[in-house]
Amino acid sequence: MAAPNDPPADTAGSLPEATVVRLPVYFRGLVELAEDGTTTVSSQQLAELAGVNAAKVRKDLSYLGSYGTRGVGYDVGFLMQQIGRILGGSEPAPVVIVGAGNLGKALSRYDGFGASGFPVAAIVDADPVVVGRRIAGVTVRHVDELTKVVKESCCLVGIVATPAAAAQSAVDCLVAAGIRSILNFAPTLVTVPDDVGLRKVDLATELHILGYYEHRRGATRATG
Amino acid sequence: MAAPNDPPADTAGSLPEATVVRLPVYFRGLVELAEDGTTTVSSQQLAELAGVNAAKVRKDLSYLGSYGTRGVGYDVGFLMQQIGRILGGSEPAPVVIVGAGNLGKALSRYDGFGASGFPVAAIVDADPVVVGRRIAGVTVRHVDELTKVVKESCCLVGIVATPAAAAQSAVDCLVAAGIRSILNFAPTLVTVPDDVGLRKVDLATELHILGYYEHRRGATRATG
DNA sequence: AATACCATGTGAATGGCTTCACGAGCGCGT
DNA sequence: ACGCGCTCGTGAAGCCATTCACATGGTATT
Repeated sequence: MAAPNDPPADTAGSLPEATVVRLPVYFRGLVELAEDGTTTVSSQQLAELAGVNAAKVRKDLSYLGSYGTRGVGYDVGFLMQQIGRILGGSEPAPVVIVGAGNLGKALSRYDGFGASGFPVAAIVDADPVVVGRRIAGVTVRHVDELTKVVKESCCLVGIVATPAAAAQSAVDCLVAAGIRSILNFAPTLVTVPDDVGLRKVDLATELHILGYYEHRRGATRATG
Repeated sequence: MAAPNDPPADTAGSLPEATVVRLPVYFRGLVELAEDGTTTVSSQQLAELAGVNAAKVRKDLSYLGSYGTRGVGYDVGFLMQQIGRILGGSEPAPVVIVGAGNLGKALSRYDGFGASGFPVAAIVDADPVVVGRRIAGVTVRHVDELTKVVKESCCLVGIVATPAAAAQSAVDCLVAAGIRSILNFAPTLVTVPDDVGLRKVDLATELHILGYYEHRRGATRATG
């Protein structure tokens, strides 16, 4: 266990995965509070905003350092700043979307990425027919130019929105182009080198999981 | 612990959450195998398709019942059928999308939902300006008509694609309309009654998590 | 029929996360 | 200055999930 006041640079390297996943949620809650002009927040209040319990908030935040004040709570601005820094700083991180099919176009037009600090800076596709078309103000380039495109737009994150069959190839291209953070929307397993971050968003899986619980409720109600 | 051959109806009510999340992934792997004409699969093979290890596959499948054959493996078709049934059957489950803004339009046009057995049967929005417009062959209706729309189209799943501020209200409308499975894309916490299933897909959070690991790699490389 | 072989099914051990419960420290009122 | 009340920080306990390791039981072969 790290001492209470270890500098963040030391502790930031070893946050539990479960904590990392919650940090963005806390961050969002803190932004809300800041917009309301709130300057101090207790673990209880933040827990309610994040949908978890207060003990978990305190444990999570304790991994970052002893940033709270006993008897008072946490300073909203300071905590926001600390979490923001841990999550990669406040610099916008341009993203490149691979795949301009239905899902790729869809994601490109979604302005939530930009609002969260991840502007869509480039779109590439393998199909010559769509190359050159403009989507949400961005011209689609050919995937063969990916490395150049990434350099030009300083892309730091890649989003894979291809069909499943093309996903691994898309990931390989992104890695070759120097991208080290990839978000995969394609419904298939892809692999990356150890030094590349990979997360997946699997819409069909989410719906199937809901289907399980719905089905279970029906069965439970019927049988007992 | 349930006996090895308990009928699925009994065991299906108590699958560990972690197992439920992996079932759709196994299912997808089984579909691939079936398309290739493979009739038998070992836990090792299925593990590779799903990106987990073989012990986990066997443990997960053991919760469903003793469906494997020692010395041989699992029957692809039979296992697919069993998991399919547990995940809610093979009947398509129409979904209604609430919110026809950027994200809502984006999701409506994504054909992956339909391909997975969740056709977009209806779209509603609160803004009279977009009501009546057609998106991907579906006419946008007003959210006030949600209950009627849900009945007409036999919607079983609701997708929330509104701005954060409107998300709770959208969820409440869905619940009032009888929807018991909700997938929330809005970047905010929403609550539902106990008998309603809720999952969230939080794109900004995913990107922030990637940001953490990218930031960490940089810091780690620099300091040690 | 008997033996060798193979992959499942599953107790037991391990590890990580969550929750509990309370000591420690801070601000405030007297 | 002092005590009271509030909230953080954190060991300890409990819970869930993962992993290990092997007995079990089935197939194929001789």
